[in-house]
Formats: sequence, C-alpha cells, structure tokens
Amino acid sequence: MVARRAVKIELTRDMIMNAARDLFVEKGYQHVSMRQIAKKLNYSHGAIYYHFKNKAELFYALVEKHFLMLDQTIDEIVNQDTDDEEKLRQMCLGFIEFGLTHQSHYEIMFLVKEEEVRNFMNEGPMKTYQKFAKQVSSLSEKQISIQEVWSLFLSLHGFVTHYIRHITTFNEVKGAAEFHVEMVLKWTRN
Amino acid sequence: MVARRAVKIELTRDMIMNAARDLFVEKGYQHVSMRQIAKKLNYSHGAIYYHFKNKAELFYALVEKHFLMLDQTIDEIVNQDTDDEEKLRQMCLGFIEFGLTHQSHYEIMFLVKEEEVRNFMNEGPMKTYQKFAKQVSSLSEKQISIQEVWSLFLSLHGFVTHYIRHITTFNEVKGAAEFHVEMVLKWTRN
DNA sequence: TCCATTAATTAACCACTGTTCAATTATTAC
DNA sequence: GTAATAATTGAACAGTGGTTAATTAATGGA
Repeated sequence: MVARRAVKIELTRDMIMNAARDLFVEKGYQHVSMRQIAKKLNYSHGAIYYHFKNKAELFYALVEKHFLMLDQTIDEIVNQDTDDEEKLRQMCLGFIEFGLTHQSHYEIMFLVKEEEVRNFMNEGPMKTYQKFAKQVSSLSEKQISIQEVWSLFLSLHGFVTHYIRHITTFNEVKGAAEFHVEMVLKWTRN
Repeated sequence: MVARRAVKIELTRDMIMNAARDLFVEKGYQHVSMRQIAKKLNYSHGAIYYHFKNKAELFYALVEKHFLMLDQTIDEIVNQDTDDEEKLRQMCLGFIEFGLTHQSHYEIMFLVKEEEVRNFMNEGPMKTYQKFAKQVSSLSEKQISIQEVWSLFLSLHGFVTHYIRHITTFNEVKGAAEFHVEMVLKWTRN
C-alpha cells in the first residue's frame, strides 16, 4: 500500500523517455510494453499514463527529440569554415556517423514501420530530409536533380541500415564509410 | 458441428503458405496471427497445427522458399539473352523487386537484429550476396573492386529498406527504382 | 492545521495471442 | 458395413497488452 516513494526522485517525462528509448531500440516498438518501461524505472505502469497519454504519444515524443538532434548536426557542418566539397563530404559522413552513433535514434527516425506511430509524424523526416537535400544541392559542383539527391540519400541510408544490424561503432567502419561516401559523391561532380 | 468439408479441397501446406505469405507481406510477421491465416482459408486455426508445428516453422518454411526464389531470380537474369549491361540492370531491379514484394522475408534476411532469429539462417544472406557480387563483378564493363560492389549493394539495400517502411508495392516505385539503378550502374562504367 | 492538488499504485477490463487437445467427422482399406 | 486412420473443429489454457478508474500518499499554500 505504499504509494508515492518518499526519498526517490519523482518520475519525469525525461526519465521515461530515456528508459523507453533503450527498450525500443533493443526490441522494437511492438515488443516493448508499458509495463516493461515501468519496470525498468521501478515504477508502476500506470504512472506512465500520468505523463504520456498513451504508448504512441510517448514514442512520438522520442522521435521529435531525435530529429532536432540531427537537424543541429547538419547545421553545424554547414557552418564549418571549409570549402563546399569538404562540406559535402562532412555532411554525408556526418549523417552516417549520426546514424551509427545514435543507433537508437536513427532506428526510431528512419526504420520504424508501425503505422500507429507513423501517423503521428509525417512532417518530421521530410523536413530534415529537405534540409539535407537543399544543402547537398547547393554545395554540389554540378547541377544536381532532385532525384539524384534522393538516390544519394538512399545510398547513405543503406550503409547505416546495414551496419546498424551488427552492433558496430562508427569508428569500426569509418574507412568503409569514407569509401562509400566517396563513391556517392561522384554523382555530384562533373 | 460440421467438420471436414465434403466438397472442399483438403487443406495443404502449400495453401497455408500462400495465405500466410500474403498476410506476412501485408502486415509483417508480428501482426499476423494463426487465426487470421486460418480465417483467410476458411478453416479453423487448429487445422494449421496439423500441417506446421508452429508459427515460426511456417514462417521459416516461407523464408527458405523465398531465398531459393531470389537465387533463381538471379540465375534467370544471368541466363537471359541480352547484353551484359542489361543483365546488370535487371539484376539490380530484380533485387529491389524481390525486396519489396517479399517485404517480411527481406526483413528477416537483411534487417532483423535479434541474434536468436539470425542464428539458424546466417549462411543464407551471405551465399546469396556472394552470388550477386560475383555476377556484378563479371558483368561490369570496367574492372570493379570488391568495395565498389559492396557500395552498390548497400545502395540498393537502402532503396529497399526505405520503401519497405511505407507499405509500398514495387509497381508504385518502379520509376524511382529504375532511376536509382541507373545512378548506381554509373559506377560500373568507364 | 486543513485541504486541494499532484503523483503514484493497484486492480480490473477487454481484446488479443500461440498452442494444445479431446471430440468429431470424413475417408479409406478391408 | 465396419474398423482404422486422417483431417478438422472449437473450447480451453495461460499469457500479454494497452488502458482506465478508484484509491492512497506526499506536498505546499492559506
């Protein structure tokens, strides 16, 4: 009958989101229950519903957060003091590094299939991609079509997706990443 | 109280596998229940257990079957009576088509993270990739390195992976696929 | 001090799931 | 026609899940 822990810090949205992120990454949206998240935090599952309307909303909050991070990464690279070709290279490598460093975030952003969740978030990925595309387009040596940028993006996506499967750090595949980026960037040159 | 339909054809492994395939493609492994499969066939769910030990065995029977199909697809394309460049194009498109047509199987073959699932089918993807790589290498106009083939494969993989997220049929993205393949094949030319 | 508010617990509800199994029926072999 | 066998049914079991609601405890201000 002991409710409300005395000494313990109160449950916060952030605490829930952190625990949930780890579990979602480890098992995927469908295989994570509210009860599991609560257990990880040593709280009851009901408590989560005090902070989030339901499972989908909790998940969506995570996705939004991670998109902001990627947005910032892109901004930082664009504002670097280097020439355009190097910026392009850094953008592509930066994208891969982000994906492999924040595997959890990447999965949530680009790999989750569940309709229930995707209904919530349709603009998110698109806005981030548009930022990416705009930069690639303006940094490219030659005039590059929308379709070409899309192919470029998908190719980077393929790299990340594959290496995410084996729990690899970015450093372990840095060489391969650089090679892949170099291949892809051929499309941006005359 | 009427068991065993009089007129109806008897339930077979093949019938079950066909119904299951459709559902798995439509909804993914997790979201398909034995009851749904049975319903689609107008049989009771118990009947399936007479033909398959359990859901996993039914699924793996399908996966195996479709690995064979991918292998055959590659073979057929290679044995076509066209020039090498066209064969290459067909190989790449064939791979994408396969991925988008058998989404659930593609996921297991190339996207599933759980070791538990991957353990009993580790040679599968590798053998198929090696066949693919060997053919790309020998059909390529210019001498192409192992790394270059790998980049090519990852780029196709990225295409499939992305469109698998949205429940898209191959036909809906055929144009995009052809463009993507054209981009990727630039790497094989001088 | 009292009391409204906030935060957390727990039980309960309902809709599922994979799987097993006794009972039932249809088919076949004799 | 009968007995043996094969195929099918549907109930039952044991879980799991998301979600809600009643309830309890801590907190801070009047």
